[in-house]
Amino acid sequence: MERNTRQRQAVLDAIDHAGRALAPGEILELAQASVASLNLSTIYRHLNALQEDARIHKVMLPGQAARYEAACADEGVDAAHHHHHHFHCHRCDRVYALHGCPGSLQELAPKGFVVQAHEITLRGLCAGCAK
Amino acid sequence: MERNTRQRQAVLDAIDHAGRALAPGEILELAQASVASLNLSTIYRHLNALQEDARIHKVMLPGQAARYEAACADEGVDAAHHHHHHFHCHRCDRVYALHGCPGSLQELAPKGFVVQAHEITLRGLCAGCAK
DNA sequence: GTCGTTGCAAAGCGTTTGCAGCCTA
DNA sequence: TAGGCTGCAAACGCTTTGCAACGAC
Repeated sequence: MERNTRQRQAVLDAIDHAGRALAPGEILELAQASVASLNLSTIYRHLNALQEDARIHKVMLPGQAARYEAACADEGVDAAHHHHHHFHCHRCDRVYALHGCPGSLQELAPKGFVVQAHEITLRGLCAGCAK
Repeated sequence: MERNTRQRQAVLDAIDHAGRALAPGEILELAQASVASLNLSTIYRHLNALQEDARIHKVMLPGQAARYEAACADEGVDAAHHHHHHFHCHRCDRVYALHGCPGSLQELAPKGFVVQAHEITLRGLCAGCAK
């Protein structure tokens, strides 16, 4: 059903080679290197499609516009998402994936509340900016 | 400098009596009970002003529009914010404040990264919706 | 009476959608 | 050649802003 167009490949390449979560605007800039006419609408359409195919993840951080990162290679279409969290550097404004997780955090919720998921965002300086 | 208008009081009352974080639209509905002509622009202007005075807190959750909650009474203008996290019920779409915190979470970050802050969002069902 | 505050309308930003033409399979 | 894909422009939801009338002090 989905055609392998230059645009789709350019979007996928940008995300796969970034190594961190990218904003749609960053993806546009990177992908326009291969397809100069590329349009933001097309980016968004592919981002939504690739997300449904579990090829990429949408990363939402508090107070920030959405970013997109490559899905792990060992992650099948039906597999549960690889659970991880993110670090936001407030100096370079980049977002990095973190590994590890403190657990369910059910104990933070009041009695009677059912915790089904959690998200953690760390903020500070990345290794490059901390120097 | 700041005048004590009916509009300002209506916004403050709505937030102070809510017991949870409210969206600007919810505040509008509640506050229009006392000032029927109240406008969303006015709400936003007061929200920003009250936030600067540390009377309220802006609550940002991933992928959600901003909500606002009352600041703790023991919190002075200059005092550090009372550190806490939030729970989002995906059934009633309400946001509740949580008490407690697992700690700095510095250990989740890669070597060289400096963690200065963190935010945790729990999702699931609140006590009312879990029944 | 002054000057901050209000309501309205318009604009801003990130994101989505309608549409006509384009291009892949 | 059919039907999905593309680019453009318009629309969307949330938030901010310009402006003239209003109202608290």
